[in-house]
Amino acid sequence: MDSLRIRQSFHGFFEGAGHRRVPSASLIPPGDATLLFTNAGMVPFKDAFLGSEAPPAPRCVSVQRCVRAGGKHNDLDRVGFTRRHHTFFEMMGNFSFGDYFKKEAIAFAWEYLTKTVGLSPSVLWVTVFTDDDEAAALWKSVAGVDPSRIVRLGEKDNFWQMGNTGPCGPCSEILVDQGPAFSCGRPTCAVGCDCDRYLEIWNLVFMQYDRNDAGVLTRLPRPSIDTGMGLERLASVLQGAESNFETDLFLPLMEAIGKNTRIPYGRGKGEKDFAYRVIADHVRASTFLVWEGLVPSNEGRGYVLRRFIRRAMQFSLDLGLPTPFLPDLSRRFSELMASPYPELSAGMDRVVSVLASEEERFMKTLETGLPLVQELAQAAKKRGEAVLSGEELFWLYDTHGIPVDVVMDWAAPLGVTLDTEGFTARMGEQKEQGRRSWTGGRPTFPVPASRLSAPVLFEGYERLESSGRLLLLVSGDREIPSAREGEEIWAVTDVSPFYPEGGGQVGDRGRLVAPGGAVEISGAYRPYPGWIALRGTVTTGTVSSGETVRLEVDRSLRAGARVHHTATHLLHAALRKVLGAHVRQAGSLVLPDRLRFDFSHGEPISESKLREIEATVNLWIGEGAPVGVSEKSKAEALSGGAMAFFGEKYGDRVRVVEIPGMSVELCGGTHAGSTSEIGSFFILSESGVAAGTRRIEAVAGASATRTAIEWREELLRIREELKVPSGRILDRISADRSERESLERELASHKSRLFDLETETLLADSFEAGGLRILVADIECRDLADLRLRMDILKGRIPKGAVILAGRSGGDRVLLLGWASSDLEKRFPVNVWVRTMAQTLGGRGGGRPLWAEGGGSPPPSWPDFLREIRSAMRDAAENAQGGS
RNA sequence: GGGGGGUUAGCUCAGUUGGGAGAGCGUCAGGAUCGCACCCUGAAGGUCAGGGGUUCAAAUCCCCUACCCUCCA
Repeated sequence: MDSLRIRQSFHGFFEGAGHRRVPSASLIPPGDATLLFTNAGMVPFKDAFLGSEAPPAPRCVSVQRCVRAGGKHNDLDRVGFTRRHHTFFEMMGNFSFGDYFKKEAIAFAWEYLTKTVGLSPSVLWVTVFTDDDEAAALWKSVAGVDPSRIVRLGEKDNFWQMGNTGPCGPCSEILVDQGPAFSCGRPTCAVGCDCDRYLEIWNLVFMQYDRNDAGVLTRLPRPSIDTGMGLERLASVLQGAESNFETDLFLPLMEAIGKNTRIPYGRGKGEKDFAYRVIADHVRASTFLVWEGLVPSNEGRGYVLRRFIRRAMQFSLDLGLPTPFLPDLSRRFSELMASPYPELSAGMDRVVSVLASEEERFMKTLETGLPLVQELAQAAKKRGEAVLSGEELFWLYDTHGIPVDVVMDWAAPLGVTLDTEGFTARMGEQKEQGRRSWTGGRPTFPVPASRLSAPVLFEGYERLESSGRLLLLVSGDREIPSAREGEEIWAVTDVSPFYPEGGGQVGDRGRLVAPGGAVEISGAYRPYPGWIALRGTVTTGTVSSGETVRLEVDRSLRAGARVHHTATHLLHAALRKVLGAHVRQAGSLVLPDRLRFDFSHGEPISESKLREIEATVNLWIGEGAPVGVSEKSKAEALSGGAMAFFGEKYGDRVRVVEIPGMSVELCGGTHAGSTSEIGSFFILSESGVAAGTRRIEAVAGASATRTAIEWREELLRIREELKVPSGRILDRISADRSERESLERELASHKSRLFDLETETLLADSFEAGGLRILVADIECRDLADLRLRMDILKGRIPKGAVILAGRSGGDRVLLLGWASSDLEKRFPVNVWVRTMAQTLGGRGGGRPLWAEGGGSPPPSWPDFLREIRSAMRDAAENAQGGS
């Protein structure tokens, strides 16, 4: 049975049993900072299991794409070296939200495996949690499993929990006995063994408890079911494959890789097969992640993606794969997935370009690395060591991104070996340091989500003022009954016109007025789905929980946010129109006075394109198109061409913001009623924010007007300063500049003539001592550069001797410059004299024997000062000669 | 969030205990050539990322900020 038919049969089987089929959600979990990627089939249903959100239906079935890497369960290094580990996989699951429970779940699973896909009961085993007699009995009565094939395992294997608190329960796994050939051969090999003989294929979670802060379990009134079966594993069993990689999901990729290498894939037996597996696995993960809008970067999810790509490339070196190879493989993979994921093909141009650019970047990294390694190798051999130290290897990897395996390949021909142990030790330190500095993500809200029995009713689309009941006050890390003037608090009401920060739009500010006091609201947030928490400071009196309060949103700030949000949609549409459909939103910030929009695009945008984009938005504003908001089913919205981005959930009803003929987007934000309300729109800047992502900052509405006024004011001041009519400013500036240039040239030529003349006067002041010509003089001089010009001339006139010039700038500073001819380095080092002079002048100085500089304050009398110095230098010169 | 490295001419980069901002390529002008690439001569082009500090003197040393590369969480 091929993988496509497995997916179909799974969907079909559970649809036939009354389940709603839900499409795979995004790999990037929406609004969940604690989770790097969707790593299990139940992730999109997390809020439904927690009870903070309604499930799409009481019974659901999905085939969810998942990525597992980074975080707690980091299997990245094992992928490719085992038969079963993947970074990307598909999880098939059926779910019950307080509908059916153990009995049905067991019946469904058994029937699907034994009837639908035809596995023989004789190869199946099941495990249950130690004291779950109920499940054990059901396996016997419902499925007819022989009690000797029902194994009880402990908490580690058969108890599941989402987090430290919340829903949890025992689970039960179905295993396939693949036969002795797959066994590790140990006499103890049995169900529960790590090896491949007893392969766990399906995990049924019986969510029947709620665990509270103290760890106490209470029975849930309506227990739920969450199951998960890896598509790759089932495919491998049904196709009689030796590993997940020998299935129709992977073999075409192996073939595509093999076409360009000399070392063929040996179906798990070949010497370099692990490289094939790593590459194929990582291509699958990277393709989907990039397709979902993720871009390689040096932090968070983007970094994990980068590691997939670079790791694949590293293994490609083992196979001698010619680069670039990722684009072709990624395309091949998208063809394989075209049937289950028809939407994939539309984004593949972008995926390929992102992968190609990361591949190119890493090649560049490696190129810069080779000379570094050569240099280190040479230095090591010079020391007679012929070993690259752990510290050096760490530096190469940590600072320059050169993996040790790559260094290893280069090192052999250079005749050096590597201290890999030292490297591993140093790497361990780095990891430890990273862990220590981990602060635990963003601060969590002090009260649990279960504190609220119903979601806060958001009224902010319709009105900016309303009244509601104050349900909850929080100060510091605990809930309080009331708050006094000056206290900083969180307030939660049953109804709220305040828009909570989300979808890029900043939260509203405003006021909360209670019978005996008022709170200045500085922001509104959404700590949990369905919540609106107001952050503020009590400005007068006292407010108490339970009171009825007036809620007033700051109108002008909200108005600013509205026009900037609508302008953002127009900007997005204009970017797609001018630059192309590859433009996808990558981040957005909507503030009352400006907006910032990040999007996927490979290169800087030319000035003329920017003007075109800006003009397009302004044209649309001028058309005064109505902004329509409607609620639709998600399918309806998407088929109507709405732009959807990662970060969306299964939620059945979605809010669609449509500007006819211009833009359709799913959006929860607040918008202008008509594009004409935006007034005008100016792009302030365009810049790069990461490889493949550009950022535009812009202003609209009142902010745009204010910006235009500022520009005009500045222009007026320039006009006034230059005293020219408008339109002549540039002419004037260029005329001024060429005039300045010609004056500078003239000045330079005058100076040089002046210095020539001056030279004669100065030389007349010089004297001869001990065979040296010595000159010490003070001159009027603005800066060091002028002193140097004079010195250059004097140098040409004195074949053997020394010169010290003291430049008087007219102020309270004196500059000193000293020079000695090249044979005097030992005999008459001028830096000593400059230092002495500078010290006498209350400053300091020094330099090299033949060239020195210094500074200080003017002496009380120049003639006295110079006389003393000259006489000291004369003595020194004569003595030095006598001594030599 | 924590480390390491970086930011100097349009581009690629050098700049060694702090002491006169450079090279190659590119651009422009002139020369040479039937012509082109090459070649020869010359010129333009710099807030040494930004800010603060130390110093007589900072591209250089110290601190802060921004951005880029890279590793870890």
